Amino acid sequence: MQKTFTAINIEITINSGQVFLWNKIKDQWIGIDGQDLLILNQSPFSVKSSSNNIDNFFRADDNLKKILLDISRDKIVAGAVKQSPGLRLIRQDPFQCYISFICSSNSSIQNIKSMLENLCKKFGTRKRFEGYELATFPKSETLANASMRDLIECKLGFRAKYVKEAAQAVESGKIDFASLKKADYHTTLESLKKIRGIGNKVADCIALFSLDKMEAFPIDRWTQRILLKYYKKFFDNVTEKPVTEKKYEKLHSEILEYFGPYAGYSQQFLFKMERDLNKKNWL
DNA sequence: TCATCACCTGGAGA
DNA sequence: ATCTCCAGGTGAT
Repeated sequence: MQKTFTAINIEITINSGQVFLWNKIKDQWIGIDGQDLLILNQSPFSVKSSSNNIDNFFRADDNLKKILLDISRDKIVAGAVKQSPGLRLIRQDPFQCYISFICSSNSSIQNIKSMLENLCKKFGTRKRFEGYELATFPKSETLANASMRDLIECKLGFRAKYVKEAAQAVESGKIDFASLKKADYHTTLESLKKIRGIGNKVADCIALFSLDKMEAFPIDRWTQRILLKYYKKFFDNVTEKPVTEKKYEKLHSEILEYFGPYAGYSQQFLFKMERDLNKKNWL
């Protein structure tokens, strides 16, 4: 493998808020990506997949050099890139990503992780790989047919009904990830937002982390703080108050204009930077 | 169109 | 001990 840029930093990438179902055991990271189990080693660097995953988890097909150069036009982003050059965007299993971020609403990282682990335990398939045995993420069919009681037992709370409906939408073909991957950003966002439990922020996360939409720029509490703190002069209508539906769209188009077509990468570096600055815990 | 408010759950701080 | 508040938001009114 030709080394053209800074190597991937697994720890930083896993702990950047994109994924939840990961654990560090000894020196390696074990994770669940849909029906696939992954084992990552930092040095020597290796990625082992239980099912020969053809989708590239670390997006090696991206022209990283070009992207980092492009987003580094902005000085704050440039600093964030310099601080965590090994951070990468991840290409996740779309269904898992979709359910994960529906579960993320008004919750904390630890709590989200716990909900998703419960779902795997109750509805996933046990699989052995490299001496480990763990449950994969549930299939859409399983969650679509799950009883509310079982979902509630997974501590999903008010999200239980959204998860079931979302899984049913996949089963009925209302949501088709393969087509969404090919569709443009706007179409993808609109399709996702038809599902209850998915608003702008969650839709952007799903689009960015699993559907190859690099122009997605999820605006959550943290991103909003970042915009307020460092970019007030560029985005003057940002306040502490929640971003309303209409404002979100307007703000996003301004963001795209300012940060460029790889805004999703910018967001990831900025998000990581600010979370670390506030010493927030991850997985 | 916009502002409030409730919402499961668990952990932190008063 | 008990209460309050908040956590990577969203839907209903």
